[in-house]
Amino acid sequence: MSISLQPVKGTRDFYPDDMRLRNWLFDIWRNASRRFGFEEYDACVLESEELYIRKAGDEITGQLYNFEDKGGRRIALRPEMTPSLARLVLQRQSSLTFPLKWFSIPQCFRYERMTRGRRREHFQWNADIVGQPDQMAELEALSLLLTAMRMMGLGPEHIRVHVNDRRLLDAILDHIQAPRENHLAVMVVMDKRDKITPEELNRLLEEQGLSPEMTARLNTFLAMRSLDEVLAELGECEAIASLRTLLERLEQSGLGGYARFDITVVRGLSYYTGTVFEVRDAGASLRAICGGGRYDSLLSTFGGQDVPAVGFGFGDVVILELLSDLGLLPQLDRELEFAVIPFSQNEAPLALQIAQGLREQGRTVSTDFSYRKLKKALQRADATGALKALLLLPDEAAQGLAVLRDMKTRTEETVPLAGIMEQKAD
RNA sequence: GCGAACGUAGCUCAGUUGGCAGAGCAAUGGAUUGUGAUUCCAUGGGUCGUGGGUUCGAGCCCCAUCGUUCGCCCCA
Repeated sequence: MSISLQPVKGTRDFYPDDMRLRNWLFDIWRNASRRFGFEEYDACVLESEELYIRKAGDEITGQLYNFEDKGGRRIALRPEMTPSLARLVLQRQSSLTFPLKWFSIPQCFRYERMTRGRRREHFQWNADIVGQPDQMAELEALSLLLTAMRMMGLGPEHIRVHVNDRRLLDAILDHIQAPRENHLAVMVVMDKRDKITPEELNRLLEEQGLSPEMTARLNTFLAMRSLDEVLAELGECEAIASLRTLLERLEQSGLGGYARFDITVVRGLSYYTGTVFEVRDAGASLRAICGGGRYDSLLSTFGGQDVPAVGFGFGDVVILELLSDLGLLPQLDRELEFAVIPFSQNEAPLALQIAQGLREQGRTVSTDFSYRKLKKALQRADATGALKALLLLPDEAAQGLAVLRDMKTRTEETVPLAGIMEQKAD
């Protein structure tokens, strides 16, 4: 009888080598977040199923990892973090001091078919500013994620932030006199623009009550590449002014090179109410790396009062694929200060004692009690990334001495055991 | 859900028309009995994803199933 050793379909194992890379990414996310004054929070990966069903209707149930627990409760593994954030905020809405600047790195699950850059499980950096109606919230969110991008070595030549505004799309749809109650459905169709044929697109738009003339005018708008073009056709409006100042202020922050207006950015989620953005690789070979925007009415859908909010989600899968494609993954070696190597069992108690002493000094120390030939022991020590090897050899030990070998320079010195605790690795 | 390709040692992969299960790297031991980059030798390691079928004989052909990858579809 044998069991499958493979991870559950769509999930990953993280061996130590993989874990170093994951921690490198998480460290960047955490450090960038802290630099911007964001506080970390978390919640359990298990949530009530209703949290997601209430949000988007029953349709999403098919993509939930869900089950009934022994108490008959409907439970789901969280597919995204925002509903949990909303729950946490609503729970203490009256005692929290707004605006909140919170971040988290949750593992999220979706039961769905896998494609490049999408698995059934991933980690997704979430950063949200809750309770800040001013556009400065958007600017902080964008600056935060671009700072993280920079920390990964990604410049404007690698990635772009495509910025749009739901209010602009509404204004355009009003302008062409599309039925107001169909705006959301039309936006969903527009989101598919690149994936279907023009004929198909026109047919879907017609289903949403757009005449051929209206569709033609919409397509004219969607082909526009600059705000000025839109302004000339649509006239001044709140969304254009907002986008203009957003781009100007990014420019002033030195981040303008990353950002551009992109009228085709819609985002699938229905709760966005203003600015929307996506980060894509410059070669456009991968799916969106990161996406977000303003969602001022989400909390009210959970039964609270409206609270202005801006946030983004940034998954670990696509970004690591991009960094790999660009050759920007860091070389991460194991790190260890001392490898303590007793020659035989006779020196083992001494090794244990010395290792413990060094560890109490805060040093990282690995012991090798395999008593292999020194050749093998040193090879092993090198593989662990040890900076120094402390060889406990019979003759020296008898005189209260040990051999301290520098693994980089391959030089060694004989040191008294009594002074070992003062040794530094570098 | 649809289509295609793939699944053989820890890893990367060969395996001819159906005829003894292979290589490189890694591991372990030795050459070198107390010192890591080179070299040489040896050793261990396989349900050939799984289950059926055809056949004297299947890693190879057929069916099913699971998994992986890619492209659609769908969706963040």
